[in-house]
Amino acid sequence: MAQVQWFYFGVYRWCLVNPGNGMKREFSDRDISSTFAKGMAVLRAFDDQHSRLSLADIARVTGLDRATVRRLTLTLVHLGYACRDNKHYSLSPKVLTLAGSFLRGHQFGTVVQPLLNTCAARIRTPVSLAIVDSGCAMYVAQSTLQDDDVTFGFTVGSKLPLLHTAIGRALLSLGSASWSRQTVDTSPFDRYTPETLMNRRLIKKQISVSRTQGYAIVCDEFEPGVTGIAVPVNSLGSSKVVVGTSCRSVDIPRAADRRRIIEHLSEVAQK
Amino acid sequence: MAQVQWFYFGVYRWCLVNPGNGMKREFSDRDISSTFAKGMAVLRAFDDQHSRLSLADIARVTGLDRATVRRLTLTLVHLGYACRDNKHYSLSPKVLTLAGSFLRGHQFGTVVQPLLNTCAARIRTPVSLAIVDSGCAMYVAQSTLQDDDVTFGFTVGSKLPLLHTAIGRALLSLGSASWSRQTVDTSPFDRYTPETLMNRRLIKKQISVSRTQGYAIVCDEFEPGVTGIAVPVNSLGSSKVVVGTSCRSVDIPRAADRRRIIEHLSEVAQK
DNA sequence: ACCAAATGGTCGAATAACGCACAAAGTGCT
DNA sequence: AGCACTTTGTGCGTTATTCGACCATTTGGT
Repeated sequence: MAQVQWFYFGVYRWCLVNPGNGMKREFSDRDISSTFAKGMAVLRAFDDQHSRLSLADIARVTGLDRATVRRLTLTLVHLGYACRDNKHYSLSPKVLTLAGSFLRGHQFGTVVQPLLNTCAARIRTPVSLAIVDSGCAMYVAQSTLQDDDVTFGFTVGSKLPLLHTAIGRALLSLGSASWSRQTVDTSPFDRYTPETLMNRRLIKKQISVSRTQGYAIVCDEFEPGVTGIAVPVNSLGSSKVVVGTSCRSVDIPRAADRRRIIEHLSEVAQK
Repeated sequence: MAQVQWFYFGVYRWCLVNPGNGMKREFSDRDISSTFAKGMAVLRAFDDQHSRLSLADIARVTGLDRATVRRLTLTLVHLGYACRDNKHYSLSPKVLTLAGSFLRGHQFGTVVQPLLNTCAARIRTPVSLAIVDSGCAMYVAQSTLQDDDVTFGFTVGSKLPLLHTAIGRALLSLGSASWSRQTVDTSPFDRYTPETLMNRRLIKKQISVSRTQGYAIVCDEFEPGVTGIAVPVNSLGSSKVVVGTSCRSVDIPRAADRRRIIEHLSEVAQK
């Protein structure tokens, strides 16, 4: 009777219900504007590697019809979120306004940033604040060390794997045990370095260790020669938040060095 | 279409571009998707002051139909860009991914940020990189001074007026003379401080001075006791870009101090 | 130069979304 | 409680968008 049609769109699963008799499903098609969802998919088609795309590229990445992609992309240009040069399109700086609204609305600029800055000055390494976003750890705020020549190239909005970074494991240790277990079991990952833990059971073990000791530390598993340390922030409402840092493993050979960093991070985490 | 609106936030004055109600007949073009444009208007309804909005709030701000706002907002929640608690909606951190794509795609994290950082360390004040976006100067990247207790509360995506800040006047001096003139003549502004230049002719004069001398300096016109200095970046493609800093006026009493800052900023501006 | 494949743009029929009107459920005031 | 008012949610006719098909043009390979 009621025709139910499942299809995939992006990472989400959608359910279309042909209204036989007002069968209101949880994913009711009347409450969702697929046009807008497609438009957002076009926006997300631009990522780090693909900052200049043609219409055909966007259509291929998003899996949408080419004519639709054309309309949506031209709309983005019209609104100023994208710019066009001949056949290629790229994001315009206007997209930053969206992020800026979020950051200032949650008072990251006035409250969080100074905390990160002072902490970074004390421990002499960059400090970042991250949350979970769709299976990855995402940087929300970051304090860079000024006189450091090297930058890791991460900015606000950057994503890291959950399983093999200190920030990621600290986030996993914050969540419920079932979510943590399921994430570890289902997330795909690569061998980033020779040290990368490839055994999911061992990863879960490490996470539970992090949970009890109150911090996570990961050496060389994601980038060779780099050690990450992260501490959960408990006071920030419902969402899982951690602060973390990363530095050259050779710079913190002794346990005392690591302990000092952990203490400073914990201080920030108390807010 | 895009009307500019000014409001207070703390002691600072901010400019926000109202997403606008004027998108009724302007977007009847067959190459523009008004649904998507409305969805983006909903996204922009969330700003610094209004980070938690009800459906009726969004409808009022955007000027869209309530039923439409409801569908679009639920779509945003579904896609993960917004979260809902009972009757209120707010942006979720996922919006940062959009900005992150832009920043990393243009290599701000790896190239620009370190330059700003080293420069900020030398002149001991925060350095920012800004562009023009819809009648305002917008911060694109920023280096904060770590051991400084005070933060001005500006983040990436923050906006400043063009007419009465050093960054803004440097941007105006970069553009064509006709655009600059027109912007000065049509932009609304307030008397921010007793020193604020209220005469548009004098502002144009100041801009032309900046154009010839290669930098802009504005004392106390936007915030009392604060002096801003900005230098154009000429090498960055088509868009107008400047780097600038601001500090307490009493900290740089002598011309030699200002000259030193200008020299360091110019060094960064050369890339 | 040629052809094959891919791309940008256009048009009409099918269909999804909008805006209006209205119902239901709060919310505040006397 | 009663009333006025605001806000959220729903159905339906009208409007606007999508999808697929079709050209014109460009791109790439031999």
